[in-house]
Amino acid sequence: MIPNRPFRPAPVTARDKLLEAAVKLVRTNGYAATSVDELCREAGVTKGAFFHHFPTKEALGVASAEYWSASTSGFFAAAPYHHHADPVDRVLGYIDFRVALIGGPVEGFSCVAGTMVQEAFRSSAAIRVACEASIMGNCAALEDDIAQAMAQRGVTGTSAASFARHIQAVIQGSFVLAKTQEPAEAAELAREQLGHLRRYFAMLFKEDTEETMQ
Amino acid sequence: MIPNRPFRPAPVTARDKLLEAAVKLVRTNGYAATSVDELCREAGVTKGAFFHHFPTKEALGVASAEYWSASTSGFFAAAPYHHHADPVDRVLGYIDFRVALIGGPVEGFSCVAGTMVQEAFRSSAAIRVACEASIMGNCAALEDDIAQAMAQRGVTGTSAASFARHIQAVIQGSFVLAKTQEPAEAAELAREQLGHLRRYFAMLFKEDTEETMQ
DNA sequence: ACTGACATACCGACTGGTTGGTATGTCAGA
DNA sequence: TCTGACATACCAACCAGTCGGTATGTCAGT
Repeated sequence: MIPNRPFRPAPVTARDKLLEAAVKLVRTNGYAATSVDELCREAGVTKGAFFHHFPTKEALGVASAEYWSASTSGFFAAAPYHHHADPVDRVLGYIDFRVALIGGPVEGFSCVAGTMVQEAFRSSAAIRVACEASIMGNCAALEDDIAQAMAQRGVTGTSAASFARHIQAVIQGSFVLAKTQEPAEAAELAREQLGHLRRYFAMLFKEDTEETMQ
Repeated sequence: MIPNRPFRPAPVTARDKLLEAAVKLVRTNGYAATSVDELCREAGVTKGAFFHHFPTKEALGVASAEYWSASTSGFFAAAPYHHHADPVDRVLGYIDFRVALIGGPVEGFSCVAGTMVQEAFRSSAAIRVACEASIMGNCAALEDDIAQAMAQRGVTGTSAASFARHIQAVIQGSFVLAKTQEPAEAAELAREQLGHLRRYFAMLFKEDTEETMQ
């Protein structure tokens, strides 16, 4: 499961409690179906606190995408797959790390930005842009390793950025498919899909070296 | 663009008009953000007509997933890629056909079932199941061709069903990523992602034959 | 041919609850 | 005394869903 706030103390201010609540409720019920009252109840704060910190519900949506970005980017930056010497191992290590995070009900491993942008891409430009920044920011963190892997194995025909986006696309798609399943089977389906992603990259980067992995 | 009702006359009954409206509005604004009044306005029918044909809004959601399934499955069944002799060409032809359908704003090529299940997977079991049937039904239509392609090229290690699900996962994921973009760039991003999917299958099925495609 | 019972397909005013948002008040700490 | 961080009460708009009514058949019985 991807934690909401992996490297910070428990939320104390009303603002942080509301962001925590937003992540949980948006993942579970979506953005539109989550009311401000529900958010306040979940966070244990009053409506006055809500509108003290956020001018509108939309602003909370934007802030929660940014909050999600900050949480996850910190979490992935500290993950162990970065220590591999071979850039190919770092890329495959990222995928393996993502697979390891998948388990339990979908709302425990799905993506806030992906969920929110599906609903709000047309009705709120601010939320759309915040979700774009979150998802594409995640891509950017992979680009260097992919570029190095491509250079080392002589992979051409597309860009590192495009490959990075593909990783995100498969992850997001696996969440959508997982949501069609009953809770008990959701995680397995999502993991299966990342397996295909891994195979794609393994095939691309296995050219002139056989079992270089350490 | 994937048409809503490709092989049928223009809707005449209030029920069909409401299903048309549901497909359009759910694709654009999502399920929860689409009100019954809005649906009626878009369809040009009254609230009485709505609740005459559907007991609840949820029932319209379920019916629109089924309606979407019926429309798209008929549309794909009639597509020309089925005529290829080589099963590999049929699988790649399906992907190429999907790429050709992508263009214009996201709500013109995105998937109703994928959008709806993201929002309603936890709050409505009936909608979740209807969306599962729609998406997995699309997978089932591909399974035979994939199984034949696997047998012919000696691909092992996973099942035809799993490959079929991967096609759907990448398609759904490409829609999520496309929704993060401005309207002008959305289609290009989605096509790019299906390009990776095509490359994955081309690599898998290119083993012991070089340029068998006709 | 005509009737009356019944069915289908709608119409639109209405309701009770919920929505996002506001106005005003409180109160600890600087 | 003044500010930032809340709390409480409230509001108009909107929500899904209801209900009594109408228009238009259909069809068995006479």
